Parts: sequence; C-alpha cells; structure tokens
Amino acid sequence: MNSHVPVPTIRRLPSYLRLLREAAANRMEFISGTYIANDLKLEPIQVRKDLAITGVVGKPRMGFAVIELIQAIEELLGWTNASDAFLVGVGSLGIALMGYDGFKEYGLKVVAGFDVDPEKIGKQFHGKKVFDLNKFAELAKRMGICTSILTVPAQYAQDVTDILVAAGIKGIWNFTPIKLQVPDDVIVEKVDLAASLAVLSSKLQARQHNKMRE
Amino acid sequence: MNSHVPVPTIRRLPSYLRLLREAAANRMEFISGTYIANDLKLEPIQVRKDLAITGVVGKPRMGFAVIELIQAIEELLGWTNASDAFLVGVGSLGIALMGYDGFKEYGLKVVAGFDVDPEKIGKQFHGKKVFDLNKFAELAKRMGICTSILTVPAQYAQDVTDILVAAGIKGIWNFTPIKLQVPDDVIVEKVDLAASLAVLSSKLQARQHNKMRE
DNA sequence: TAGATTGTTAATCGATTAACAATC
DNA sequence: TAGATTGTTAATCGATTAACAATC
Repeated sequence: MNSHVPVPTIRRLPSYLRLLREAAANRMEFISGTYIANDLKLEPIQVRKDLAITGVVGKPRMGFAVIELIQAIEELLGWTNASDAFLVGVGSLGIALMGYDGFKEYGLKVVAGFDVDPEKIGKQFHGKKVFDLNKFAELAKRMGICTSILTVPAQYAQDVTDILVAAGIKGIWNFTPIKLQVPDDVIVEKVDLAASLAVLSSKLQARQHNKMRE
Repeated sequence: MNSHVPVPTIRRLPSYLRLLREAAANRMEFISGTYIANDLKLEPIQVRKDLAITGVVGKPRMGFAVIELIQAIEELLGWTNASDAFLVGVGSLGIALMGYDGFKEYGLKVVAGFDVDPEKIGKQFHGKKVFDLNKFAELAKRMGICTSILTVPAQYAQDVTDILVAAGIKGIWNFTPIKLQVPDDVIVEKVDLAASLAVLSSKLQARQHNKMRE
C-alpha cells in the first residue's frame, strides 16, 4: 500500500489534522485543498500531493470529506488510539514533557517516568510516578510498553538506550543531541534543539551581515 | 561570502561543533573528515562538503585545524558570544526551557520570562524572574533583546507574536504548532514536536503493518 | 454549460553521493 | 615515493512545483 511516503509529507500531516479537526468541530463536511493551503500558508499543489498519500479521493468542485480525511491521516500515523510511553530522564525537560497535555492529541500518552536519582524515584510529577531505571524492563514488559521518550543528559544517552532496547522498546523519541546506535528493528526520532537553534541564529547572523553591507 | 548555505548543512553544524570542542579539550590539533564521519556516523563526503562552507581549508593527509574549525563554525552560527533572549509563556515547557543549561553551549541565554498569569508574574524559575507581558516592549528595548522563545498555548501564538514583533524582536524560536505570520525582517524557527512525533509513530505503524504481512 | 477543483504526468530545483584529480 | 585526505566537478536522487487533462 503506502510503499513510500516522503518524510516531509509526514511532518506536515499533523497541521492538516489540526485544521481538519477544527473543521469537523465546525460541522464542515467538505474541505478543498485550496482552503487548506490558504489557512496553513502552503501551496495548493503541495496540499493535494500530500493528501494523495492518504488514499482519500476528493470530489472536484467540493474537495475532500473532512471525517474521511481525519480517519485516513490518523490511521496513517497510528494515532487512532493513543499509545503509552515511558519517559526516561526526569530532569527539567523530562518533567515538562511529563506534564505536556498536547501529546494526547498526537497519539502519545506518557504513563510513567524513570530515573536513577534516589531523590526523584518515588516522587510524582504532573500525576505521574517516577520509578527506578532498573525496574524499566520489568514494567515495560508487564505494561506492554514499546515507545520511550529519552531526556537524559547527553553522556548517558547511549547507555540508557541500550537498556531500553534490551527491554524491548521499538520506538525512541530522542531529545538528546546524540545520534543513537540501535538495531534495525528499533526506530529513533530525534528532536534536535541545537540544530533548530543553529538555523535560527545563523539566519539572524546572516541578516546582520547583510545589513552591515548596505 | 556565504551566499547560500543549505539548511540541512546548518543543522549538522552543532554536532560537528560538539565533537570539535571535545577534540580540542583532548588537545587534538588536527581532525580529518573521515574521523568526524566515523564518530558521527555520517558519510565522509558529506562532512567535507559541509565543512567546505566554513571556508576553512584542510591539509591533505592531516585534516582540519580543530581550533580554526571551531571558530569558523561559531562565527557562521553567530555563537561567538551568547545572545540574550526573553521567553514568553511560562507553562511547563517554558519553565523547562528557562532551566535548560544546555543552551549556553549554543549561543543562547534566557534572561527572563513573561506571562499574563498574575500567579506567575513576580515568581522566579531556575533563578529567572517572570514579568508581566505588557512590560515586554519596555524591557526588550532597555536590555537590547532581539530574540524570543515562544512557548504560549497555540491559540495565543499569533497575538503574542504580534506583540513581540511590535517590540522589535527579530528572531522567534517557536515551540507552538502555529505557522506564525511575521514581516520579512523577522525570522521564525519552529520546533515542531507534533511533526517529529508523526515521523516516529508513522514509522512504527508502517513497521507493524509490514510485520503483519510476513 | 462554465468553472473550480482534483489528480496525474512532467519539469525544476536542491541536496546527497560518486568519481577523481590535486596535495602533502 | 606511496597513500591518505582534501576539494572540485559531475551524477544521482528525491521533493517541490508546474502544466494540464479529467471531473463534477
């Protein structure tokens, strides 16, 4: 079926989903690619190409059935029912992510935290308990957890990853700046804050230089 | 000079910088593209192409001068001296970012937070004070702040952005899922958590389906 | 019907990768 | 010298954009 979907397209799907859910809440039945493009400041052709990968066929003059699109995108992303995840590394970022409500819209639910710091173990943050990291494998197995959020300090990233992999974790959302080594059957997605900041500051820097030259 | 540097290259520069700083700390004077590629699990040719944009010329057989490369990359990114930033939206994510030590390596220093919630105004988080949002313009002007981190709820993102822009902010690090509208001279860089999560969960979903077919 | 919209096929654009000469 | 490494030029690959026929 969806033999290959471009990653940039996948990355745009959540914005479509957000708009579509809003449209559905407003009792809209059909929505055109042009309308979506306008709202999200994208090109209509790009929206059509992106939506094509859902397999939903639109009606000329009318657009796409909103509900049908929503379901197709949720299906494609695996967001039909939220999957539970363990978070490892209960630092300030970890605590923030444990409390981030937004994830429930995105098919992810953090159910517990793990750390090695005795100060943190046993505590609760945003209503979620923190366990000892050496209980990870046991609890992951018992609760059937296969997704993990990694928010440990950089120097422990690979070692902790090895523990997660050994415990049967198949998807790692990596907030560390380390390129993790994992077996072929484990998927790592990196949120690279340094990379993002680099893009912002280099553009600001370039802008500054251009101004000077004027 | 650097007429156009590809964004993917910019995004890889921080990893190079991290490794180079480590090398410098270990008293390494020269480092080869091959060595870097090995360490970061990249292709040597990609490393050479990336480093070419710094303008630093390497010595065949020896590689690149470590210190020279570090300086060139920091210059390119504008990370030679950390720039101060205001954070707007002191929720759980905002508080986490106010306390995130890592930024000091990346040329960014959060100096204060802003919010509209009277409960938060006046408080301190990680040693940084929270001010009323309507003091933003005044304080930004007085302290010469031109970079801002946006961590407000989605529905306020555009309105708050308009306030930042009016206050003379030229760079916005956007953690909301909204595509912000700004004038041409303002740069927005978005950290799109939903997009990242979409990539992870869609790959997990696809993997699942493939397994079923076997 | 007229016209807006879809969906397909082709063209363009930009980044990655390959090939290889130049260099120390 | 031999050989590892750089840096340049060309080939490949994949995503975006354009053009346009099909459709309601």
